[in-house]
Amino acid sequence: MELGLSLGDGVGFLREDNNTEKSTKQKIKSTGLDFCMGLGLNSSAAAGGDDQEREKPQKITNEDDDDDDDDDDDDQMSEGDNQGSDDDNTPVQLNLLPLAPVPRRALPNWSTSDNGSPENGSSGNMGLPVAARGLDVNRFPPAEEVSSANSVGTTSPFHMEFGLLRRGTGYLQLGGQKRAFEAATGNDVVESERGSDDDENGLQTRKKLRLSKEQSAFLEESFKEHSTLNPQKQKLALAKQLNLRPRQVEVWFQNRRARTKLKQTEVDCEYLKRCCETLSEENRRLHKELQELRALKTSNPFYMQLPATTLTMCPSCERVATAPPPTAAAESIPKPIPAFPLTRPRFYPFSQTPTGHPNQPAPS
DNA sequence: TCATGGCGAACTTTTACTTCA
DNA sequence: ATTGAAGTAAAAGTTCGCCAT
Repeated sequence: MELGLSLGDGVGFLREDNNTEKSTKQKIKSTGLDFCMGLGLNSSAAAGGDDQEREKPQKITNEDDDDDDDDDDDDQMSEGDNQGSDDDNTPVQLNLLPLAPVPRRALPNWSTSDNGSPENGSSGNMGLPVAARGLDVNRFPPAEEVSSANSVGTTSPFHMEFGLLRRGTGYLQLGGQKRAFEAATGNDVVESERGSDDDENGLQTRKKLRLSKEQSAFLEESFKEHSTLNPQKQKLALAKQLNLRPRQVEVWFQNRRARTKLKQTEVDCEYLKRCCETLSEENRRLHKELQELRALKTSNPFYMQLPATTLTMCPSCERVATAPPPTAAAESIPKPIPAFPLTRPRFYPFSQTPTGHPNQPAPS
């Protein structure tokens, strides 16, 4: 018996993002996965032989692309690898529906209106007081500014802790963590933008800082609204509010998306393991049932000569079979296992599932 | 005190797409 | 209408520093 298992990632559909300044369609990789599982005795029957082609991206241009992701499965089902036509080896094929789409709520403040823009003052601060702004986290401030930075933390409800970095081994983290920078060297400010890590000598330093809990929480809140940034507005606004460089915000979102995808992959793997176990068990049961029926046929050659009205359709292989009379042997066959629930668990990355528990979706 | 693995920030490369000449 | 270069954004993969154990 061979079990073929393919895990396509259903990638590459397009989304027209309302929040992008340009009306271009941004390629978004779906976190929804498309499944096709084949379980059979013959090696050629295992599904997944054409997975390479299946993984070709499909363009979806309307706004509700997440929902449309479900439609992809029909094609894959129709291409099931049921070539194993041998009666004994007809594989059990299971096509798993993709996960329920993540509701994409509109982010009220980022798109076009000025309400969410921090440039206009109050409403755009998203809870951050103006006093919390104005400190470049990666700018090495003068001594008096360092002290004032601490005072910012005392006045802000976020109590931001800003890591201050310097080139070379210099590293500064406020908020009780170690502050190890070479204050005596008098090196100037570390430049903030991408590609500026090279100092005048061409030496490349890697900036490492730990975002404060408040900064991370704020970014998480934004990520909940949109997993992608509006580069011209949201990124800059977040960077300004959190006193981070836009590049830092951008990187954070990239890494956050990667972490979400990784977690979803882990959930999918666990789910597929359970699918495999269930299908294997059913496969064993069906084989046992088949052997019993054959033994019954051998012992009673007139057994199959039944009226046509007793023909039934096998729910697994969709082939016509004759329903045996209710003999003791037939009644001893257990009833079929209910179909495996083809709803895939959804990873909730925000610990705010409808049920209040992480990774525990609300009952439908 | 040292070793180690996990985590996360930052970086580089790849890929897909759009724009424009 | 077609084509190729340039630009852009995100994914994918990697590196590396910090920190808990």
